[in-house]
Amino acid sequence: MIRILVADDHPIVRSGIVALLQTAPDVEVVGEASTGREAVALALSLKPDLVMMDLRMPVPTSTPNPAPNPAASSLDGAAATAAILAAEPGIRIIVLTTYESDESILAAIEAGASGYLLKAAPQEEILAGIRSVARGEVALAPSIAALLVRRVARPATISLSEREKQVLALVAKGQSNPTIARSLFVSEATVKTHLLHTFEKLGVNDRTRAVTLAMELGILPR
Amino acid sequence: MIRILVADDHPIVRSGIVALLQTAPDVEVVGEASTGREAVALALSLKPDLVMMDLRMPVPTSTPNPAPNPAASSLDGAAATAAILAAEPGIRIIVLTTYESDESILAAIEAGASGYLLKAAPQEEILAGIRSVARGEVALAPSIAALLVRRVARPATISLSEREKQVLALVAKGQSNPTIARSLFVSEATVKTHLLHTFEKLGVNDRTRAVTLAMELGILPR
DNA sequence: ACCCCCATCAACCGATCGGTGGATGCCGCC
DNA sequence: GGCGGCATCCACCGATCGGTTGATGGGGGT
Repeated sequence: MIRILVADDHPIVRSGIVALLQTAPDVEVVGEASTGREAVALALSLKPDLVMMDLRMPVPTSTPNPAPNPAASSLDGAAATAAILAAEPGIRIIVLTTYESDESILAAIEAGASGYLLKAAPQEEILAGIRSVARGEVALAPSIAALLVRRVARPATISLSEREKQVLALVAKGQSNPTIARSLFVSEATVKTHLLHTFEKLGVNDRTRAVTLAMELGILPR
Repeated sequence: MIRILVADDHPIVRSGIVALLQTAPDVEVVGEASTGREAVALALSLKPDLVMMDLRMPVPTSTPNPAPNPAASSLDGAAATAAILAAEPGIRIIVLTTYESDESILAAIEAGASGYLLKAAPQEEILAGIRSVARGEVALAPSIAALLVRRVARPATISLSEREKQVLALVAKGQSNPTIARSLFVSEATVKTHLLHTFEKLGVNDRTRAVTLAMELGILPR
């Protein structure tokens, strides 16, 4: 019997997952959570074999600062994954997500999740993934596998300096180099230098693509 | 007895909706569809009182050409809404969506849907919305109401032509005007004209801001 | 010492961009 | 007919951008 905790902020999705799990005779739903924090609390008290974790549970949107402290007031799926595994490394976590291009999938991988499935997957595939993970294997939806391959193929982690990010954010607002220079009390040559360094790091040749790629990579907020 | 057809491409979400509806004694689920086209076909054959319509059902992504013909091989939720209402104006359609800032919500409004609810809403609120729409009223989730207010407060609807959107999408990929011109088999002057018109419509002065604003407005995919 | 990263700055140049003035033709609507 | 929207195109011009060459100085690590 696989004992499962279901964590998803959408009541409809949560009951859809629960309904699916109740069709499997070897699966028992021991609890439901609607926030990352609740998921952590229930995982630690119920000690399920497995948690189905939605990655996109709400986090305060006021600032892009992640809360590295798991005891913070709100946790997304990846942070909840890390918190659960820190306290109970025996629990296995399956990440269930809508998108295969979400930066937070990579965060969940780094946090140690064992399964990565898409909500759009057929129900038999989800159940097969659950059994696989319960046996100690890793379950990976094909499109998520493709995402990992693409990410591994990009060898270096891209990291912009604070000044580079500042300049790029102003570019995203439509400001010209001279205007940015005036805003930051530096010369236009300095702005251009920061941008050229940014282009190198991102592997692009123009400001517009630098902005859109930085947004895709989560370097700039969307 | 309210007879309902449920249209959603995610099996989990669909069964979650069906499970919710089966808790209501005055509701009968008469069918389930997983694509826009299937939703249209079932709506026309089953003649439900109401369709729960997911807006984000897959459409082919191979070309930016929209298929204006509802009989085309694939339909998103808004197009399916229009097709159903064209043939059966008596059917009421509730749009169920994840996001409140989705451009396709506005398309569904224009297509004549009667209800707009969020998947994240509590289940009682979704049932209340269903009953309201079945009585002939309009059901509107508060955040979608806020979206409409914001959209109405911006006097002119921003609408780019297909060609303008094509050009802007290539700009977002970092392509220069000469490169875009070659890609689209037009002159550079044509590309510049499309861009200038786009800047006017969006109220911006440069390509980069045009791209980021178009993304914020849902005109370009993020 | 060296190396790397970061921030700052300059001059020069060609390419590109945005703006401004036009223009044509097609389609749909009144 | 007129009007508006759309797609296409031109020439010209100044501003901006991206690239290329440098340069300085500070801080941290080995």
